[in-house]
Amino acid sequence: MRHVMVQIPKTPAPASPAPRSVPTSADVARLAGVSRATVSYVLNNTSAVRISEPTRRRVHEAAKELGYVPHAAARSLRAGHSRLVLMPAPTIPVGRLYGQFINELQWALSRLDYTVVQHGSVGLHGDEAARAWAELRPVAVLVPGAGLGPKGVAVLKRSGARAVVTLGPESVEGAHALLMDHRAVGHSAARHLCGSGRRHIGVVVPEEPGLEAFSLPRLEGVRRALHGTHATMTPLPLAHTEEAAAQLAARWRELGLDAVFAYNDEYAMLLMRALQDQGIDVPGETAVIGADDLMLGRLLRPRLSTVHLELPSGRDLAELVDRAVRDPGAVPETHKVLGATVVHRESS
Amino acid sequence: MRHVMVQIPKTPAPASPAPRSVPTSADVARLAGVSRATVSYVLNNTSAVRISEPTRRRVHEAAKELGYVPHAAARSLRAGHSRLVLMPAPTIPVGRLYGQFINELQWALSRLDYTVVQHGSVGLHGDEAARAWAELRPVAVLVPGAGLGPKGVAVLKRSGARAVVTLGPESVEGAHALLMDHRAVGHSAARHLCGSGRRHIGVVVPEEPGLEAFSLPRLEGVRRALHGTHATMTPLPLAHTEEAAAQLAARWRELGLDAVFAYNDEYAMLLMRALQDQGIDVPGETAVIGADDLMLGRLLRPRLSTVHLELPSGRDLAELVDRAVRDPGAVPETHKVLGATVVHRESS
DNA sequence: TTGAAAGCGATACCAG
DNA sequence: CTGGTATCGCTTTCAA
Repeated sequence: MRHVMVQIPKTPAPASPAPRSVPTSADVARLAGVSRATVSYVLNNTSAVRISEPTRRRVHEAAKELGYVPHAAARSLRAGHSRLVLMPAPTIPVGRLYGQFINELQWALSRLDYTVVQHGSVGLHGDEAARAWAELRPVAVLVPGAGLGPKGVAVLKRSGARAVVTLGPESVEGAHALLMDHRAVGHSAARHLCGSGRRHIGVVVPEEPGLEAFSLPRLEGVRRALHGTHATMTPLPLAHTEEAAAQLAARWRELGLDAVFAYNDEYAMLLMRALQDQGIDVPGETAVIGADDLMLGRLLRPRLSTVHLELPSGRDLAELVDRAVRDPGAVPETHKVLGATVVHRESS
Repeated sequence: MRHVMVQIPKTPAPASPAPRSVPTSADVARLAGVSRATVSYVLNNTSAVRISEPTRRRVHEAAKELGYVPHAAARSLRAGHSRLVLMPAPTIPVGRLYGQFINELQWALSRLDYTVVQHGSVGLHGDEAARAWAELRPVAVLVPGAGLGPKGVAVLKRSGARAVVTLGPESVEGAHALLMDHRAVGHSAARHLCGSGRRHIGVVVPEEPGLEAFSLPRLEGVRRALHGTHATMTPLPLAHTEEAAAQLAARWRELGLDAVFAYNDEYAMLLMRALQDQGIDVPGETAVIGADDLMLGRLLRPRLSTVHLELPSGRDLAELVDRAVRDPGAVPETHKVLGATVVHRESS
């Protein structure tokens, strides 16, 4: 359904004031009756030079009067570096957990005097995106997920990035890595299900694109947990719609499964609902476990078992970035950062 | 991140692998045996000048060999303007709907050759943030929510922003406005409840900070819808926890309500669950309606009635931005963009 | 204590 | 067709 933007008629506005050109430090200097150098000294509190108090005041007043705002591009062009930390903007709907992590990270980095921007790289893939990021000459780049190759890392470093950090399934040559091994999620879930006697485990794999980076490793984790046991694993592709869930539930009994690990709590809820509507008892006939430990899981009946994830603290990551920026020559660090803990409730 | 980290001792001055300096267009010119001007012409496909094919090839090869990436800051410093569209990064967990909107917007803007960045402005309030944004000299700024005053708009415009667009409850002097009047949400919900004979309506107001910008207008919308009727309205502060919901449900009958509008579907679910656990029949004894039309509402029993919101299309907004950038002198446009439609299911 | 001037990287004008 | 060169806004020596 298309939505029309309704324009509201406005009373004729006062003729906008002549678009004065943007004030520069030279304008400030002129107004204050000093040189541009002095302006720079004053506004940056340069400690190497001492400026008389009256002069400082005049400069500050002139700056305020003109509404002067320094030009970041000119500044970093001159300085030869920026304090810009860049990360790609998430392209998939981002959960509460990850959103909170990003926020914490931004806060911690700004405490360290970095400017954080999320670059809207849509349609740009991998190393192609790296070029776009490199144009901004960020001092550090943080890349969640896979998609950035060694080549992309090289582009970024060659263009002056002093730290490249990946948050993903595996480490990339030349970059620091925060390993988030989602196999651990599937592994925990499968061990839990096995441990409570389940032998035929379905694994919901979302059909929505963009989620493979998480869903496939989670699936692989189940496979590994089951390796060497007599339990079986059945991948279950599922779109995030009621219809798809109903269809899957309709043929549930032919599948011969006694448990299902559902990628995350949302898919788990979708499927559990469909199963219940089919008259399939949860957890009696089929156990269900999700992941991400959303609030909603606690509200379902039966309460949904889940795998609780633990991300690194934004503060720690900020410190890693800062350390890497200060010592770009150091050997890239690699940390395992994804905690996965089963929260056993009623559905399994 | 309390895992063991591998790090080299930092005492020796980082005789790091010769940190070659970042290649510039001059390096490309040198390698290709041409002037910097020619490099610029070739790499930007300048149509005003015609460069011989062999020269073009040599330049491209040199650029590729050096891994040359143009310096955005230098470019826009010289050009006097950028193609940067800036928006603050959301500080509250952002819903699917809004996330999708942002994505669409970024895509549409990049089709129009803009670079979109979300600026991590944490702790910066209002006009203070505007200064930080202005340092990047964006060609356009998009600000969701309230918080940007006329003063902030002025700072941005004075620093060269050719378009400032707010998405919020009311328009701001000097800026284009996409009015999202959340009162319409509460209004629709209340009219629906009234229309089906309910007379004592509770309104859930989240206690979580940062949501007032939405929750208060929604509440106000209910008040207005009820004005002149004999129905009553009772605000119900509620934290997003099971305990809080249980406590509210425990004293439900003293409240004497026969309906509740729950800010959004998540709070609605939380409360509905608690009501049901108290043995209160929904919708028999109390009708429940949420907002945002989340998938989860369809999975509840009874299915949750909701207010479906419709945001403007990202494409439309992108076009508004582009129009405003091309004609900065134009009178700021004001559009009403929030569609609110009741989706009547089983809980009301 | 302040000012003059050299550049950072890229572009566009104007000669050659 | 191609090459010098001035310029964008700012910082930072070096002189005065």
